[in-house]
Amino acid sequence: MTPTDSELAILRVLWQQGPATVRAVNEALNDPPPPADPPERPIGYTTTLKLLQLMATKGLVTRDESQRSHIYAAAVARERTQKGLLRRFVASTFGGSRSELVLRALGDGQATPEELAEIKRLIEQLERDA
Amino acid sequence: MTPTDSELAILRVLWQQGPATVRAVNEALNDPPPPADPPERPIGYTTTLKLLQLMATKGLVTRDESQRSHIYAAAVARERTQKGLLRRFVASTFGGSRSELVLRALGDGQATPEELAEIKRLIEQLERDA
DNA sequence: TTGCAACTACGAACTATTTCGTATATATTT
DNA sequence: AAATATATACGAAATAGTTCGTAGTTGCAA
Repeated sequence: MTPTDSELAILRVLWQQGPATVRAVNEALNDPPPPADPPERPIGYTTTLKLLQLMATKGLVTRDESQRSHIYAAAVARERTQKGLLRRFVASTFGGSRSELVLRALGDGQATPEELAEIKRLIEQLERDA
Repeated sequence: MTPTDSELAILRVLWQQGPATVRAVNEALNDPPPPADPPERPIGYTTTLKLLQLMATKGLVTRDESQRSHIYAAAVARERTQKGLLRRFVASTFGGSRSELVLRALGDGQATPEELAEIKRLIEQLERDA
C-alpha cells in the first residue's frame, strides 16, 4: 500500500515522533521543524483526524483506542515505504534508470562535500560486497 | 510549471521522439518500447488529444497548426523538468535530504557494478571541481 | 457527389484526494 | 449541575486529474 502525499506527511510525523494523538500530529503538520515549511493555510484538526481514520482502514497506521484520545502509530516501515515511492518515481520520471536519478540528484552542484563523501563511502561498501 | 503524471508520460514521448502528431503520441503511449509496460487499458485517442490541448494552454508543449494534423513539441526542457520533480519528491519523501535519497536508491543491492562505477566517477568529478 | 476516414474542439462524467462542518459523546471546569 | 473544552464519526463539498463521447470539419476515395 503506497501512501498519498498527505498520508505521507502524516507518516513522516509518526516515524519521527513515534505514536501520537491526532492533536499532536496536527500540530506537527502545522508547525514543522525547519527546514520544512509550514502549509500556507493551517490544516484543520478534523482534516487530520479524517486522514488518520482513513489511513487506519487502509492499514497504514494502527490505532490504540484504550484512551479517549486515540493513539495512532505508523504501521508501515519507513524504509520499505520510501523504497516503494522511489521505485514509482524513478519509473515515471527517469524511465526506471536509477543511475539517471542519481546523476540528476548530484549533478547540479548543490551537493555538499560531506554528502559526496558519504555516498562515495556507500558505493565502495557496495563494491566490496559484490 | 510542473507536469502531472499523465503529462509527464507525454513529455517523455516528445523528448524521446521529437515533435509529433497526436496519433503518434497516442500510439507511443499504448505501445511503449521495453522496459516500460503498456497501460492496462489502452489510452483513447481523444484522451491524448485533450491532454495535449491542456498542456498547450499550460505552456508545457507548443503546437504547430499549419497542417491539418497539428504537431506538438515539448516546450519545457527535460533536465529542468526532472530537476523540479526531483526536488519535490525529495522534499516530500526524504525531508529534503538528497543523500538519503541516493542511499535508498543504491542501497538495495540492485545496482549493477557499471552503475556504481559511473556514479563514483561522477562524484570524483564533482569533488575535483569543488 | 456521396460516403468514409481522420482530425479538432470541448462539455461533462468519473475518479481520487483533501477538506471541513456538524452531530454527538465524554471529560473538565466553574 | 451547568457550561465549556475536547474527542470521535462521518457525510458531503471542494479540488485536481483523467477519460471519453459527441459534434462538427476537412480531406480523400469510390
